[in-house]
Amino acid sequence: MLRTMPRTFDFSEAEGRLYNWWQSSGWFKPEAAPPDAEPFVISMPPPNVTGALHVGHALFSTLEDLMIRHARMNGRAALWVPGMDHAGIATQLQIEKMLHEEGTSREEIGREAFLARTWDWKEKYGGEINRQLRRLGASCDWDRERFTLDEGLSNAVLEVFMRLYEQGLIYRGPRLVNWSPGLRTAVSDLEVEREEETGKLYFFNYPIEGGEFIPVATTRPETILGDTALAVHPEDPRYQHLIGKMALVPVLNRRIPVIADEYVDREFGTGAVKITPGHDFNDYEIGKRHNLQLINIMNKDATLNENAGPYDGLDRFEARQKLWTDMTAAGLTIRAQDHTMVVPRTQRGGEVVEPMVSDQWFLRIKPLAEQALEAVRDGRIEIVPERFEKIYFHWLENIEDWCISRQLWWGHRIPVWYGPDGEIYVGKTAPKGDGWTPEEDVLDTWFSSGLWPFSTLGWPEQTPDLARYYPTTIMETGYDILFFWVARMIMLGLWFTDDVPFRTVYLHGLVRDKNGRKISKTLGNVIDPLELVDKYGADPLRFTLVTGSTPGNDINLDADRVERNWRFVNKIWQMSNFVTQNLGEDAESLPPGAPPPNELDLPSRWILSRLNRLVSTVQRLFETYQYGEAGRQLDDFLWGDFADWYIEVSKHPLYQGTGAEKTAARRVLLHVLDTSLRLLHPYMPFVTEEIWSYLPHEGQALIMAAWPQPDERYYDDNAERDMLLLIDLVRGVRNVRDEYSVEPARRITALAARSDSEHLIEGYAYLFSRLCNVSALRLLDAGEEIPAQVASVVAGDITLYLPLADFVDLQAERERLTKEQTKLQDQIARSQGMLGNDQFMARARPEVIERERTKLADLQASVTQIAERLSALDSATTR
RNA sequence: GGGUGCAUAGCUCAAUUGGCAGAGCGCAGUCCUUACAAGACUGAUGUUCUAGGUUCAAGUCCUAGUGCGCCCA
Repeated sequence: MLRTMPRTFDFSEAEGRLYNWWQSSGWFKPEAAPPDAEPFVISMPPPNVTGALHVGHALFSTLEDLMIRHARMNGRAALWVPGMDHAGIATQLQIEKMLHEEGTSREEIGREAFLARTWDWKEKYGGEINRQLRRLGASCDWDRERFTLDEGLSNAVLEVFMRLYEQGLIYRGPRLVNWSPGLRTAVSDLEVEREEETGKLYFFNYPIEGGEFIPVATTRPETILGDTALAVHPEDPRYQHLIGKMALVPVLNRRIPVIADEYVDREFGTGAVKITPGHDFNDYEIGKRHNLQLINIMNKDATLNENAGPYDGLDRFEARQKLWTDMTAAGLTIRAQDHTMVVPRTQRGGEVVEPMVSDQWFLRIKPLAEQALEAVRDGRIEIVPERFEKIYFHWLENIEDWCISRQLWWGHRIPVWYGPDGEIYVGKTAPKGDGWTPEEDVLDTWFSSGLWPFSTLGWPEQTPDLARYYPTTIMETGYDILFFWVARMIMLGLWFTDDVPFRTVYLHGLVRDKNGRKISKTLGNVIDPLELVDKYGADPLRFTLVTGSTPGNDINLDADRVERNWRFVNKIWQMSNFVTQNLGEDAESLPPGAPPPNELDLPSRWILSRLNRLVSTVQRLFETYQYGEAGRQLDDFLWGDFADWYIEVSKHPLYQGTGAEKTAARRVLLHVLDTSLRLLHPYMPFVTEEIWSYLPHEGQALIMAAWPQPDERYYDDNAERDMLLLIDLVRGVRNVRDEYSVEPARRITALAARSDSEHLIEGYAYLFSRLCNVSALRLLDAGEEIPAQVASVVAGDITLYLPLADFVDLQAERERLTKEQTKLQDQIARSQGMLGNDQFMARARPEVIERERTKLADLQASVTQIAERLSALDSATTR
């Protein structure tokens, strides 16, 4: 006997239970598949160890879990490797904040104590996200979970650094870099965000030796103190006579040359620019061209230093004000006007980035970039959607060397020691002998995450996992980290493993609020995925996220959609409830699968045709990563075809059929439900698994059940067409009932005109009784008169007459039919136009022409029926 | 400045890549029909941003423009 399903799905009870069962049964591990199974591997983008789950995580984990579950059901050795990123800056900031609240600081407690504190914190509170991912159903192999600062991964990082150093690709030196004064570290170009802001453009007179002035404009007056030249355009007539003369830096009176450079834009500002090679990237380049002196006027916290003379010790913005005041007093200033400009800010702290010269480590990236470009160009790596390939190419073609050192403590320390005589030692452990000082800097967080796909599998050791599961299959992540992460994984993967790290890159978009606004705390539109999971369960959220998204496009998440999909989950539960209740005593001994088509009635042939076409469509959509569309089609089928029509219609054979008819209907119901649950499982793992446990089935669990294959024997165009005709008739009757306000409970009768399709009426009259409360439906006898007070329903070549006596208003009936007729005639005209067009006949695909012919025939049949009916009405009223 | 994406019903989004513009939500109306009121049924709502073009056929392809967004400089 089958267990009886509860009336509703208690997701809060079931989700945890099912998850633990799946995991403890070992089904999240690739070893659950046969040893010769083809691997399918995803490296999970490791969330920050400090993070809390947000909808972005919900989206990626749902998509990746969907891919993994689909692969697993297809018999692949599915491996999803989870992990965490130490997230250098983010984590360090968090711990520093804690220390600050305790009244101390990292400098005060020192490096060692700081790291100990951070590890403590990590052990206690870190990785909350990975616990939360379980609630969403993420079926990853937790035994293989990795952390970027683990011993193995750290070893991989050091190994990579050493090899790159030996290959001459890593160098150290003073360079102008983006400096974050608050964090007191360099950051890479990618970590700088440029926003348009309103600031001021300051105009002033730059004194020239001999008493002349050149008017100059700047947005950052404090940098005047670091000027080492004035530049004008070589062909600018205004300043020709001054080229080669010397100017005097205001207040400091330092002598600097007036130079000519084509870089100067004659149209902008005054056509003359001050050059500060120590604090501006463009000026840095000009400085190199003209061999200009480079002066650093700032300390690491962006206060001014001794080079700023009287401004030594002031904050950069205070210095800006004070210098301007002093210059005004000296009569040098002209005006300060509002100005829209692009201000660089750090991705993390949000403070203004200061270009500053400092000693940093760089990776010579071009040789790696070449390989990375080639791998995508020749198709060894495919990016979905394709348009991101262009963006990828453009970035790599214009790439600059990567500043990989950070002046932080939390991270992989650069494995370098400086000897007493300035020599450099690179190695995993300190060199022997005294007098060696270790490098203080750590590596950019992305340096270690760039190794993720292979470091998590054991590299540089040749582990069995590395041999079996590398290269990974697909990299699923957000397009916002295409450069930060994806490109670097490709570069480092190719360089160190001689193979691509993954074959496909699938990029998803950002999750926004329901109006398309970015989700942020300040806007107050934060959507907490766990709240939605608490309220509706994980399945509705997952389904909403997947069906609302297309590759590479942002998704607007509306909580109302989650609620709607919670109702969909309930709907699936209720239809399953119906099926299990109607399988009969011997449910377990029903033969598996559907009966052959020739033993089936029309509705069953129809639903199985629809089902198998759906399986095929879903397969096609999965192959092209269109998971959202596949989900929507499953929704349409289950609710719109199976529940609304087949289940209702099946009640006839189930309640009134012969034994054979009962069995056939039961087998079809079970087969359709079982197949649908399989297709739906990657989207809604919990409810589908739970329902499946109440169905007769082979195998232990749905998570390990086989993915359905389309069975073309069930494709049946005629059944689909005939069933659609019946459905149209039922809808027509319902419509008439509604228009004439016939109470739903009132049973009516109907007559059908004779036609080529009359067998449908004879065979399936019961449908009308069940679906639109027509108690008796029979064909007209030859020569039988049609009653006067009837409403007519036309579909294809069938006309139904509903003798509704008092309900029918003949005038209204005439209007209704005329409206219908006009609509049909428009369509006929259009169709005839096409079929009468020689060009169309000559060039359209044959099946398109055939479809058009069939359509026209149906339309003409219908319009003939209506015309007859209208003329009958006319004669009835004129008589 | 260069690149890129989006624009479809009141809202949020689809449309087998060129073949009759659909769904959910919302709205209006009817109904507690024995799986489901977390439900069923019916209905209204479209210049597919604008202007050209290609094609037998354009929401879909091309050109230009408008608006919004993102990326890079």
